[in-house]
Amino acid sequence: MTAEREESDTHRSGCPINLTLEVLGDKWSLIIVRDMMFGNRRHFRELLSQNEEGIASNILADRLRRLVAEGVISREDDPSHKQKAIYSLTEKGIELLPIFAMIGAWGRRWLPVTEALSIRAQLLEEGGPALWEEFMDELRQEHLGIPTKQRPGPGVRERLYAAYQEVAARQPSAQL
Amino acid sequence: MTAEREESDTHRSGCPINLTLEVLGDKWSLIIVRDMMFGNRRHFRELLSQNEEGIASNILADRLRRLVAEGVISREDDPSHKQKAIYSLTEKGIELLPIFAMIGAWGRRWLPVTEALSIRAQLLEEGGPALWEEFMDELRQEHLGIPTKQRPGPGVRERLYAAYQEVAARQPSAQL
DNA sequence: TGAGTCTGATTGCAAATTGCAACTGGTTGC
DNA sequence: GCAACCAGTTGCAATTTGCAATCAGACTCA
Repeated sequence: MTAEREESDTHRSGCPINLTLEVLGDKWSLIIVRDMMFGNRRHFRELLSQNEEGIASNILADRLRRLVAEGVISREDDPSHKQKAIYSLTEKGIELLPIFAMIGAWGRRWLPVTEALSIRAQLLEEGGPALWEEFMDELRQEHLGIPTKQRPGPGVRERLYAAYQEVAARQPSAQL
Repeated sequence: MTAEREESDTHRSGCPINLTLEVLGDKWSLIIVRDMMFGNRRHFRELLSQNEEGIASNILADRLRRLVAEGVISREDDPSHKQKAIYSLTEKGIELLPIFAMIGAWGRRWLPVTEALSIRAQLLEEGGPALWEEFMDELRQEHLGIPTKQRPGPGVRERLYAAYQEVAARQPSAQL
């Protein structure tokens, strides 16, 4: 399994849509990035056991390896815990946010989503590019350590999560 | 192989991102929609033999079946040719355009795209939502037969194709 | 009428990927 | 010292993919 393939390798074509699908075109990669981005999961066990869709540990390990190789996320040791790994989004990964916003909007419109799990997508859609930028800045601070303009009040993820909690509380029977 | 699954079926979760991935999360489905949308391919043979990435006929047949079942495209008989099928985008399929625009922008920024094959993505990015709407109107007219506001001059797809041709002509060695 | 072509696929088969459950070797906190 | 926790690995069956060959029913032209 060759790890790095930076430029001209065996690509099906040089089309941006095709190349993106070669990196992210499967049923799990974007799920993992979603959990890191919106759920703030940074460790293997968090990603494994808190995942809504029930990802298997071998698939998770494989996808994390691939995403690191593709430069969408990075992996480093946790200084406080000798065999604990911390996964972080790279800038390349953070900039997937607009794609998530669009995918969320489409899914919300055309697929049988549950209300609780789609409230975040709705807020992201309504917030538009300005909100996306704010969230991406927040992610850059958390994942890349880049200090950005301080904004008052709770962060974007926090607000999204609060909205989710509110809806979920109203519908105790629904899936968490 | 059960065909229809409209509402509550065996979904991994009700998250809009997950549900979208369940429909489109593989390496070929979006490629086919892309060819229909930007390449104006409407028949099996066109999709098969003009495809840039070399899709196999069994995969194409399977994905067309799935996309029809999911309501992203529709299939009807060609009246002029008894065993010829015409595939059309549905409104659900047409509204994938903003996702393509975002994916194209991300791929262009982060992956080793070729200039000729990414010029369309660039124009779509620069044109913004106004251009997307114009293109979607054009697609509604072509695929759904919905008459829309007449606009003067060549259509969006035509303009995108012309730009591609111009770049490709400048670089005869590059992939078509 | 019959040969050749075009149509949307299907078939057979090897290789790769997925999903599931059990397990591993090491670390940490008590 | 020991239970709990950590990031994965391993083995295996089932499914999916990729590839090439093939198919049967229209159409085309002579």
